[in-house]
Amino acid sequence: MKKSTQITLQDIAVKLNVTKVTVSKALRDHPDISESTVKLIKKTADKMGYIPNFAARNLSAKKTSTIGVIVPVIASSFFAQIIDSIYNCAFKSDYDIILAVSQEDSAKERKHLEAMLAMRVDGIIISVCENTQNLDTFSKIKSLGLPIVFFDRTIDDDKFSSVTINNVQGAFTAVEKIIECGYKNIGHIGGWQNINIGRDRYNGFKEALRKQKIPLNKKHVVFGGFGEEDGYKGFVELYKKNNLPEILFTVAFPVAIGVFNGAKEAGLNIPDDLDLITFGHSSINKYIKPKLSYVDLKTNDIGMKAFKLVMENIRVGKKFIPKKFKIDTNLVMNETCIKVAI
Amino acid sequence: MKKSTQITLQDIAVKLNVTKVTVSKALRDHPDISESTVKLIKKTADKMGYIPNFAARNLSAKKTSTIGVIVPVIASSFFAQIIDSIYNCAFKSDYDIILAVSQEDSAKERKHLEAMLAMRVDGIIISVCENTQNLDTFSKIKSLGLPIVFFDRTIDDDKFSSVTINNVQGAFTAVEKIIECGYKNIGHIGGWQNINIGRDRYNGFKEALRKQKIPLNKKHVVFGGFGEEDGYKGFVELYKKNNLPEILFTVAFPVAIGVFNGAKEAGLNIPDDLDLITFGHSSINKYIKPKLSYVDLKTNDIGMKAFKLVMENIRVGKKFIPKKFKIDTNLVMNETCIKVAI
DNA sequence: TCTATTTTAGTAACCGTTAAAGTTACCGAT
DNA sequence: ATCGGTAACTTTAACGGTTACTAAAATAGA
Repeated sequence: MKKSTQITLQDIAVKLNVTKVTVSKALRDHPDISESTVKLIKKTADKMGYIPNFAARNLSAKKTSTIGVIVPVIASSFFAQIIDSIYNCAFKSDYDIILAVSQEDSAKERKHLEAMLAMRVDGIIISVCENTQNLDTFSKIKSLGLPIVFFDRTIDDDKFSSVTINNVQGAFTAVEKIIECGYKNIGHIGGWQNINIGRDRYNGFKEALRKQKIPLNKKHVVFGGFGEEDGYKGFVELYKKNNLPEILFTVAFPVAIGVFNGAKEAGLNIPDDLDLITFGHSSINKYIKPKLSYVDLKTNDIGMKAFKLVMENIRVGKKFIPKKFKIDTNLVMNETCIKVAI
Repeated sequence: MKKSTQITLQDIAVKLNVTKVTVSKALRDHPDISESTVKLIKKTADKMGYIPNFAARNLSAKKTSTIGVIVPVIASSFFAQIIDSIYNCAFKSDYDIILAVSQEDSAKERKHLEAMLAMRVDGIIISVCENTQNLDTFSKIKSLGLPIVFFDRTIDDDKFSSVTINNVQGAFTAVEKIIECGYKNIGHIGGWQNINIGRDRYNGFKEALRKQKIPLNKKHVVFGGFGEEDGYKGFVELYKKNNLPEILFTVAFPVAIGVFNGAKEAGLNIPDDLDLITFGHSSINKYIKPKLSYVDLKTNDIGMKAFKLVMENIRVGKKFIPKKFKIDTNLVMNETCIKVAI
């Protein structure tokens, strides 16, 4: 004779001979209800196995206490760390996180964004995928007044808040270090120039060369994505055309790994035949010989800052003025790029 | 004079001088509505920037077309691949995925489960964390009749469906191979025995020894978690007590990496001073010298099967009989465990 | 003692959508 | 002319909560 549907406020109310409003208030510790009835209601709710219905709650309250988070890839220690820090912040603020992975596919990215809009999340934190070109969805979000914060990979628009690594500075210091070490012949395997991290890191690269009066040889520069395959392809392209420089600055850690593989296949020794320094890090680095020197990113700071920004935007509402934060990097020197200037 | 609230079915209805129900039906291609009005309604909905409200829809329809997925860790190629395959299946079936990461913390795991219950997901796919002991939440889910499927890391209960690797078989073949190669002195860095993968892989290990009449030396066996640190600790424990065997079979890839590190620090050479073979794989393996031999897992199959199972359970409803699937493994031999029997 | 306040609870309305059960108008068949 | 059937909508009620008001009882102030 059991009803198979779940327990509702009404069920509890009937049992205790009060109204569902009283139950609702009691469960939320609303001051309207006396301590004793609150206790009673909570106890019976628990005993009856009451589970709140978020759909109903959200519909009625017109907010969800939920933030949507979209990342392009999941098996990445960089994003994993950031997600962790966002989770932790959210937990403290009594917010839920809806996590989605776009798998570097802008169509999926858009699907996820739309789903989040339909879920009426209170805010969105996103790192866009490599090939995101169509910004309609983002404009739509903006015009809806839905708080959105970009991190790491952003789109180029002042209307949006973002938290990024200081890519220019990071690339600059790495390349300046390269030059300091005495390398003259410096190449770059860069990221797509339509996306900030690709562009900014390339800019930092160029700036360092310019400052140190080292000519930029475009033959030593190729562009692609941020994965291992991209690094591999980039290496092969340079290698086949006989355009390998003394040292390569790669746009991301996996790209360096791709180069590493390519070089190994080609029988080249790193760092002797080809040297390497990269942006970004992964735990893999511990197991690599030689251990790569790299530009280190403070992932915790990024996640925290991004979360704080959405929260602030939610609090302030429409009149919130978008902010852009840049998190500085550290250069970590290991076993590559260790030539001593003569 | 704009209303800042979002467009609803009602708004569209008013504009077109029909009822909201007509609009609702039209947008869902309900046969009640004529082709021409469907077209008109869809066009204006689009023009007005209508975004459906899932909360309202879910509440009214009493289902969410959403599956909750919980994994213990995120920066893992194993889970990433499985998540990808689940995503792909869900997409084809017009289902949404709510992804959550428990970070190997059973308290967070429970939080996520409760949130998913409150969201009224239509089903749950989960791989539990290392230290999940309290099964109350799972019993609750069971008694609610909410479809739940465990994968990889399951709890030990016939009432639940699961998709696992054939851990016993995988461990067995690996250890049998070890013995075939002529090793006699075989150790195991195992996973916690409260969790299936730890237990089953240990069982496969023991079974192979038994079958080949190799005595099990408990001094060579230690247990822990599934991370790098655990492998490191395990190694140190054996090393300090002078209990290192000829070869170690480790319960998971990261554990092997931990051993690898420990051995390196201790100045031991792998495979000469200590040999190694492991369960599971990661792309890191390409960069390790010597490349580890390992038991390979068909991640795609696991995700697909798990998704199919929830869907079936959803379709069949309460009278669904839990099923347990085991996916067989492949032994991949690389540069460890290569001794030739004398 | 009687009014003014505070406590505590109840009423009614609404959130946006869908399911189920009407309501027309028109059609062909009898 | 009557009837049943169907196409194309409309009406009415949920779904499970929350919020804004209202009302009654308890307490306090004078």
